[in-house]
Formats: sequence, structure tokens, C-alpha cells
Amino acid sequence: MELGCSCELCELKDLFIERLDGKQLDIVCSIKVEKEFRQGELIIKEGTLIRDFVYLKTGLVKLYRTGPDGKEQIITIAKPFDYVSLLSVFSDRKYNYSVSALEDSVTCNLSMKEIQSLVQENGLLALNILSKMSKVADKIILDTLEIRRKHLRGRVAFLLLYFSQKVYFSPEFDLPLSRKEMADYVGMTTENVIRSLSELRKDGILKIYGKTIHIIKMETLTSIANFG
Amino acid sequence: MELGCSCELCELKDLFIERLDGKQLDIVCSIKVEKEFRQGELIIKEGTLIRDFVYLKTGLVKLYRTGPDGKEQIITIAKPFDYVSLLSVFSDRKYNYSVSALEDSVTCNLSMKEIQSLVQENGLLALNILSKMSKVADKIILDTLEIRRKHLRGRVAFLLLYFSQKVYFSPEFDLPLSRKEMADYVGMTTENVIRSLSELRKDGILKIYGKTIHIIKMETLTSIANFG
DNA sequence: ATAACGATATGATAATTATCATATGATGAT
DNA sequence: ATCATCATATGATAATTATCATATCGTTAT
Repeated sequence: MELGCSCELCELKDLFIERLDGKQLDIVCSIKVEKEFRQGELIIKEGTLIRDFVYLKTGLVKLYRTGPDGKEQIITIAKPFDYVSLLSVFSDRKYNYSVSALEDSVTCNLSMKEIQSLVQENGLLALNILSKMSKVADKIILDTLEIRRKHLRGRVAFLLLYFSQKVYFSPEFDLPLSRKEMADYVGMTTENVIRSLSELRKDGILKIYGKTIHIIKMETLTSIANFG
Repeated sequence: MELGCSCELCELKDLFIERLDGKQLDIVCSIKVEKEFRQGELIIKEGTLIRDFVYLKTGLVKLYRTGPDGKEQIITIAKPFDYVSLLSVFSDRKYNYSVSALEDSVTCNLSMKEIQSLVQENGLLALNILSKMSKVADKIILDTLEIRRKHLRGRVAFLLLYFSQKVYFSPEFDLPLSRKEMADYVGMTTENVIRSLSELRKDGILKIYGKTIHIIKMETLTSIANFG
């Protein structure tokens, strides 16, 4: 069986493909490029020109930027359906942040020019992208405020619960971040991330085997995330 | 002289009015509602239903949310041309934050339904709103990361420079925020904002008369904001 | 006028967090 | 196999920040 375009089968179709009519779908099909990245590989480099509209098909990535002192700050962790190529894409010439793969990942790339003309022609697509963009930006901002209100243990608990409940859907999982990256995300030092994890382990709330985390007392961890 | 609509004279025209053809401009004119707010008045209340697309015509506002402990966190300060009604507007049913007037302000309100149908019909308008949205969201996120990297004095310096350089265009200005609001914005306690201001005064970098700030040593303050 | 209140201000102290030192274990290069 | 390097780990200490107490000033209500 001959398919004009595998996009029709893509799980991400409803992100925006669904809003396209036949002719527009053909355009997208002919210009889209899929790219594979290994864990640790750089997908987007801060400061480079924005050429493509990039979204994540499979995998897990981090968005981050590097401060003048060379320290990384992680802006957010994104999984498929969280748009990747959002911030600044429609306004700036250059990326304000870098993106790299936390797990083996596949992206689907479309040139910005094409996206812009599609948006101009297709109002439903425009509304859909607006909606997704505002949702993602909102989530980043609210999460950042949420993290800021917490003490160290609460921040670590928040992060562990995120992976357990939003990414891996299991009380046991392998951390896709190093202790240093966890620190870069929640704004604390590596040593204090390690210390907080050790405390949670000593209190019997977690079991830790290197990067493997097993949450034993989910409710306790939740209350630490909320009130700690 | 009879004018169909005062929007034609509005300084904010290029925000999106400019992208409208004659017929669409008529629609906007007939449905838009201007509202005036006194300093301190609530413009948008967190948790209420989103009905209007609101933008700021004149004045100065703060976006903030209230944590479960009752403490306010200021997300950003917005002046005209910074969109106000951005985050969550195209994705959520309810506002995730409140907006109130720091100075006497005038907003222009359009119902979301109308905006959505205009966006659907007009691709250039859609692109323009996308661009503005991503710019504003980007700025909020980058500023938040920027502030997080600084120590207390640096945060206060950052804030003073913002008002001096981006809002009032003068080394002397009246703070539109109380010490407590400054603290809510940069994530520190009221006492420490006051202490930091006093230190900057004692070091001869500022003069302070209540809410009136006079920046004496602009370069020193800038380096404190950048490296402190 | 004066009482009450909130904003500003400062000092003393406690709590939190970062830095520095050091050690161990894992991984990859030679 | 051994060395070098980096991530993880823990303790001691220093630095930063928050909390608590208290005082003054200005504004508003009575």
C-alpha cells in the first residue's frame, strides 16, 4: 500500500497536522524532515539562527540556557506533545536557549517559512498553535514560581514526582538527569540535591540505586513537595 | 469630523489593528470596550472565567498569583505594548493569575470569541499575535532566570534599573511598587529589600526619598545588577 | 486631635543554603 | 591493568537569607 505521507500515521497529528486540508498536508509531507538524536546530543544551540520549527516526536529533552558565569539553567523538561520549538520561534531571529536529548529522541522539523505561510492560510492551525504555545509558556512560568516557593527538599520531591507521575507513570524509574542537572533545574547546588536525596532515603521515603529511584511513600513525598 | 472608530488613532494600532482590513476594523470598533482603572484597582482576578482579550492602552500593571500560603508572587510588570492578556488566554478557561493597576490605567477589551474568529480569518493577524505572545512569554521566562541567578542586592539593582531604563527613562523616578511588592517580584523578603535599598543609599549609589529614587551612580548599579 | 493602621526601617538571631574539602565508585582512555 | 576523569557522596564551615522584635513615620478613620 502506498501512503503519500507517514504524517497521517503520526501520533502528533492532532498537534497541527489535523488542522490541515489535503493540499496543505501534502506540503508538510514533502518538506518535513525527521531527525534522530542520541541521549546527550545537542538538538538546538543557543544563539544559532532559527530556521526550523521543531517538535518532539519521541524521547525526552531539556531546554536550558548558559549564564555569563558558564552555569547552566534548565528552563523545562519536555516530552512529546509538549512543544519544543516554542519560545522565541515566532519573534526572534536566534534561539535564546539550547535543547539537548535526555533520552534517545526523534524530532520532526519544518522550515519556519513554510509554517508561517501555513499559519497565514489556515486560521484553525493558527488558533491551535496559539493555544499550544500559551499552554506551554504558562506551564513553564507557573512551575518556576511553584519551585521558587519551596525549600530544597520540596524542590527535589517536586522533581521526583514529576518524573514518576508525568513521564514514567510508575513509582520506580530511572532518573534521566544527573544530580547536577537536577540542581540546574530547581536552582540549587549539586551537593544539596545529593544531600536532599540522601535524607529522603534515610527517612525511608525513597530507595536509591544510582539513577534508579523507587518511591516508597508517595503520600509523604507529595506532602513534602507541597509544603516543604 | 466623523470618525468611524477611534482605533484608527490608537497608538496600539500596530499591535493588531493594522493587520485588519476595513470590514474587520469595523467589527473591532463596534465591539471594543475601553475601561479605566485607578491605581491599585483589580483588572483581572485569578480563577475567574476568561471572557475578554485585554490589552493595556495606558498605565502600568502587575501580573501576579497568590500561593496556597497566601503570599503573592509577581510574575511580571507590564506597560503598554507589553501584552497583558496573554498567558493562558488561548488555552485555558480561567485566568491563572491576577492583574492590577500600579498606576492609573486604561485597557481595551475585546471578547475572546471575536478575537478567535478574527484570527481564523486573518493569517497576518494570527502571525502577529503569535510573535507578540512568544516575545512576551520569552521575556518573562528569561527575566525570571536572570533574577534567580542574583543575590539580593543584585535583584534590587535589577529592578531599579528596569524602572529607570525601561519605564520612566530617567535616573530619578517614583517607584510604582511598595517594598513588599518589590520583594514579591524578585523573590525575597520585604525586610531584605529595605535593607538592600538602605545599603545602596549608604554606599552613595542611590538617594531615597520615600518612594522617590534617584540613581546617582548608574554604572555601579549596573555592575551590581550584572554581577551581584 | 488622636487613635489605629500599614509602610518603612534597623538590629539581633535563627534557619537555610552554598562553598570547600575530601572520599568513593564508575567509566573510559591509554 | 592502571590512570585519569567525572558523578556521587558526606562532613565541616562560611555565607546568605529569613524571621522576629521593635521603632518611626505617614495616612486614614473616628
